[in-house]
Amino acid sequence: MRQITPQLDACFSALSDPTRRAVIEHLVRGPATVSTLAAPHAMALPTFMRHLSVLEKCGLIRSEKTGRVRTCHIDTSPLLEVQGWLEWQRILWEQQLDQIDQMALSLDPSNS
Amino acid sequence: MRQITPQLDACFSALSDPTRRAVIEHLVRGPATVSTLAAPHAMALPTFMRHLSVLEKCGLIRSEKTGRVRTCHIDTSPLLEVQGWLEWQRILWEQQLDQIDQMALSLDPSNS
DNA sequence: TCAATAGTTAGCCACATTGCCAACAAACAG
DNA sequence: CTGTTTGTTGGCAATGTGGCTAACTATTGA
Repeated sequence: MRQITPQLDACFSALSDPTRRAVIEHLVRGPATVSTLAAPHAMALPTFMRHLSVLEKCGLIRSEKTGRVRTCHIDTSPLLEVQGWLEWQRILWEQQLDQIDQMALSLDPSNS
Repeated sequence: MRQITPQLDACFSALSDPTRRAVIEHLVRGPATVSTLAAPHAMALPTFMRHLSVLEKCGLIRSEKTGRVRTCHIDTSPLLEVQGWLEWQRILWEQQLDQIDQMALSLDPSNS
């Protein structure tokens, strides 16, 4: 049940930056080139490229270069892992709430 | 539709550390004191306290001190926001897949 | 061939993060 | 009231992060 935590570490860390989340938000709508992705961000290109390499290193995006153009696309499987961790916590949390409810019920004098 | 990104930044960043995720995993099962939370982690107490304060600053946990004991409990609403962002991306991603499918269908000569 | 385009590499700087220890404060327990 | 438990504060060191510029490579269009 335990997840590969370094992967989760890297994904959460990658997603903690608004620039990188914006890249993800762009790429869920379809692939794009580096300069297209970079355009909305007021930032030098090498800086932006580093963000992309962070995303690529943790598996959230992949890219191929054809000619002088590099095209990036999303890989959703790490996102699903992150979702999985969150969902698991939510389930445990709700189980715990249920237990509290049942305990309250069993202690409630108005309960038969 | 745009979320308060600093909140998301802070939550993703907080969750990128395995110690802090372990604290969350502990607290979804119920409240706990600082020393109980710290026990499994081979780390000096001030260091561990800093992890707790990171979690508290971004709203993922809250705590009250009674006597000399501080008890922590989880607040799930920031977790739900994070889940919301991820879910939103997943939906957009699937919409895009559907569009590709439909385009493929409309171009397929075996389609009426 | 030559200039513009699209990335890439290298190196620098400022600041944040994560660990430590030492010293302190406040609340029980006896 | 004295010692132990349970945090808490402050300061230090190492490392990581995110920004920059300058200089470079490789492709493409004219």
